[in-house]
Amino acid sequence: MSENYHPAALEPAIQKQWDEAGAHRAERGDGERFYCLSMFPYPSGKLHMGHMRNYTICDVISRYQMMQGKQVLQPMGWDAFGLPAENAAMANGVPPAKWTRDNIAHMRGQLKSLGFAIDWERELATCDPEYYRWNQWFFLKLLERGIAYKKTGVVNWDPVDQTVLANEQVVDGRGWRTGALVEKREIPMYYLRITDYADELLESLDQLDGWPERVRTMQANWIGKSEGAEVSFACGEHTIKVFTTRPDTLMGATFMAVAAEHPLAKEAARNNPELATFIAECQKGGVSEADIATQEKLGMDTGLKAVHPLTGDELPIWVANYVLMGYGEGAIMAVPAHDERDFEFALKYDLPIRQVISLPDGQGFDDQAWDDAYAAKDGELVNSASYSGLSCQAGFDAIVADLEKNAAGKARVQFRLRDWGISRQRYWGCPIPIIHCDSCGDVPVPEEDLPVRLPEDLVPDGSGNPLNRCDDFLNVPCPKCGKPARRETDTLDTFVDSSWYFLRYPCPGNDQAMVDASTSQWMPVDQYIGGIEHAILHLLYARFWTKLMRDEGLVSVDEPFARLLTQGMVLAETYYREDESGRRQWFNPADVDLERDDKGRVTRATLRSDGQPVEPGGIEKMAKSKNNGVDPQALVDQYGADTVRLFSMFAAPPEQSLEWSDAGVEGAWRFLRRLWSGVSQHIARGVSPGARPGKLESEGRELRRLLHESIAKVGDDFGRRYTFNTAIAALMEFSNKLNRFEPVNEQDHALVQECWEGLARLIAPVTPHLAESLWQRIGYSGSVFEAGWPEVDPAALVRDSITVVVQVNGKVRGRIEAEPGSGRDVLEQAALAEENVQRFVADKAVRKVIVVPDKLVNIVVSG
RNA sequence: GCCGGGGUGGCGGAACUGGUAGACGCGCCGGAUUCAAAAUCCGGUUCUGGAAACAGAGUGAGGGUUCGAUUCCCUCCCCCGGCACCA
Repeated sequence: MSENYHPAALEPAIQKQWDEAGAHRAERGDGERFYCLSMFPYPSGKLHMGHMRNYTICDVISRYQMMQGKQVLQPMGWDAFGLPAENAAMANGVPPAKWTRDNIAHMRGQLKSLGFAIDWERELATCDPEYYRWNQWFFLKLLERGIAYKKTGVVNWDPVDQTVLANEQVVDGRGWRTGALVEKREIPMYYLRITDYADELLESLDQLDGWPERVRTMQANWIGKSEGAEVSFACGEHTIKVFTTRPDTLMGATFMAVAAEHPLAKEAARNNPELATFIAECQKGGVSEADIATQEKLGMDTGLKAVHPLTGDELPIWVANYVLMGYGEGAIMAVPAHDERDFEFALKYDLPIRQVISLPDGQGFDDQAWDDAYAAKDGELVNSASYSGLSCQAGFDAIVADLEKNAAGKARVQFRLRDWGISRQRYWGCPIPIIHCDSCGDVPVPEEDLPVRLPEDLVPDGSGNPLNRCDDFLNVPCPKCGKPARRETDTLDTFVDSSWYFLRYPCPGNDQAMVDASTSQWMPVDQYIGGIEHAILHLLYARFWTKLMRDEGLVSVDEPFARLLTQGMVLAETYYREDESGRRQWFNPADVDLERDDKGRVTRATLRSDGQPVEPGGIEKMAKSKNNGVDPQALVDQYGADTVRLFSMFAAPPEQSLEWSDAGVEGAWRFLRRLWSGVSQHIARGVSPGARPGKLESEGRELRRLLHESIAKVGDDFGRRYTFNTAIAALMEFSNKLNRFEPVNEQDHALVQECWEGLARLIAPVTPHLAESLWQRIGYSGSVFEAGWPEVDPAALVRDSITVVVQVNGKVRGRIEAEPGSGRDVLEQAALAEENVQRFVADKAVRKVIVVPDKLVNIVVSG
């Protein structure tokens, strides 16, 4: 083996050894199973730093578990359907299928060069008919069960391109390509009744104690269970139903508001042109919740009146753009005194505000200025006829009881969660297996005709779905009556693809069933790792889909992911220049030179190519738009995979965002080179595999203690805490000490051998190639991963003396050395005797002494 | 707008259960080595004062609880993620 560290030669050689030994096959030996999964990538072209980080975390955990003797399944696949392939097709005329498959081939090669312990025999891509046929098969099952159904939904419509736009394709209310003002349009779509599972999805969050609390909270809020009442208001021969969480405020309702899409609004508009214009106005703009929530609240009186079910009063009915058709009943009773949005609306349109809940003593109700206290449930009912004097809860119950008596309402639970719309008016996705027949209606494709294959040679041009112009795909005889019929051209939401891929990895080749017994053997996933941006949608849909498959008898688990780690984003500095029109041109950090002052502060940034200054634009998520992406491949080519892996694990804990730094990569590289040369020195003195020291001098004892402390610390960080940065810091600290240790006798030499054996094994999950090679260099022929995780020798951890901090009034004034386990009195006496401590205690009265054994003494003095 | 998270030296971060703030790394400063440079090695590095010992200040801002707060509580500011058709 060469004298210097040459990862470019070393890493492929080690990878070859692993491949030949089948080292990464999941089914190996008879250990406990451990399913370690990362969110599969969208094949966008090449690997970016976010992928690199995600898969390194997954690999570190996988390899650590392998060293614990487990059978580890670490699979990889491709979330291969989706919008970017269509955009690429529009840009360069290449069919999405070809673009996608080329990208997969390239990215697979990149992943392999990083040395991940992936079982490649299980690879899958969602654009393969062998995969998506099961989407279609299961969709038809759901249709039979009534979980899938059809209704209309609202989409973004580009009137120029005559096409449906994704939310991200709507920029400032306009289509991204045409610049046309976007409209809302209602179209028929398939939905899944996720709301039927809302209660279970909420309840079982409690069991997910391996999930970050914040993700569970976000999901709970998203599902948004609220207990309230539905109330019916008569309006002529119609009834308007509303849902309210505050029936206790019913006596304060002063008007009604309905969504622009509400049937009553449409009816009222028929002979009211002004209202029709207003409703049309409400159709402008995008459909995203953020757009709707931030737009100005607008409304118009319909002229219709609703009858208050308890008082008989007439309330005006308004159309308001802040009422959502998709939530509750698409109509609300407005109680401006106790709801902030209603208050704002009432103030704007001069509608009455009637306080019905009392405020804390001394606070008056100001009907010109909102205060959050108005929405509280702490007061009692006032101005509420016979209900006055009741608490909010009692008022709630009494009013609901009276509504039930009058058949004008009842208690009801409402979820914020809406049913999942799964139809997409897109080409590059899984075809929905339905045939439209003029005589038979919507007919499911018979199971034996699955999969409905997506033609792979089409090129979208931005004006709608090209499947609509593809006769070979469209024309098909009706399966029921045989007459000419037409295929559904909508495809499935790509969230469907990603909702069950982890169930397929255990049985990738099975062409008889969606999943089989091996899926049950591996499920649930022991550790799932992916970006925090998926905290709600993907994770909720995957949980839902798992429950659907459970109820179909296909899997036995209730929840798919036992433990979840949400990694932060990868960021980098941005640099730009502004031209005269104020437009910014962005420069890649790799092309920028920095000057610093003598404190290391950056004083000037210049572009390398012309030496002229550029402006720092702050630290941002790596993105094409800011040109601040750092290509992992370039770094792997320069430093090797282990260095890049090491730095990406060292720079930040996994849950936090990680700021990329080329200088930091340099530091990781230096560390690995020191390891290499340190081992070279040791080898020069002769190796003795398995040797352990006998009696050591104090320096040796200290080094050995640090070794065993490091084994405990690093094991805890890898296995429990998942703070790889602190594990690596501990390994750096230990290796610094080891490199400085000068062995003077046989015992010392055996100690150094023990240290290198430990270090090679401890660092193996992070830098597997280097570790494997160190292991071989210090005298072993097998794999370091088969050697397993080292054991802590408790005898090595014993200390003769420890440092105890002495504080006076909470400030550190000195340190004393003490035997571990020293009693209060001993520590207190020694503390008071300390020279600097005496200066601060002097003649003052000691009021109290706090002793934390083996740690700290705090002397509280007066004056 | 709503939901969730974050803010610690020049920089990335550490401090795990309320107990030494700044581990480890980067950068910077000084030294060794070198004809010279790179690389490497050694030492220093929160700020202020001081030759030093040491003292004072200090974890986004303000307040509180405590012998003791980066950690717990309240108010505020700023940054980031998600908001159902980006994945």
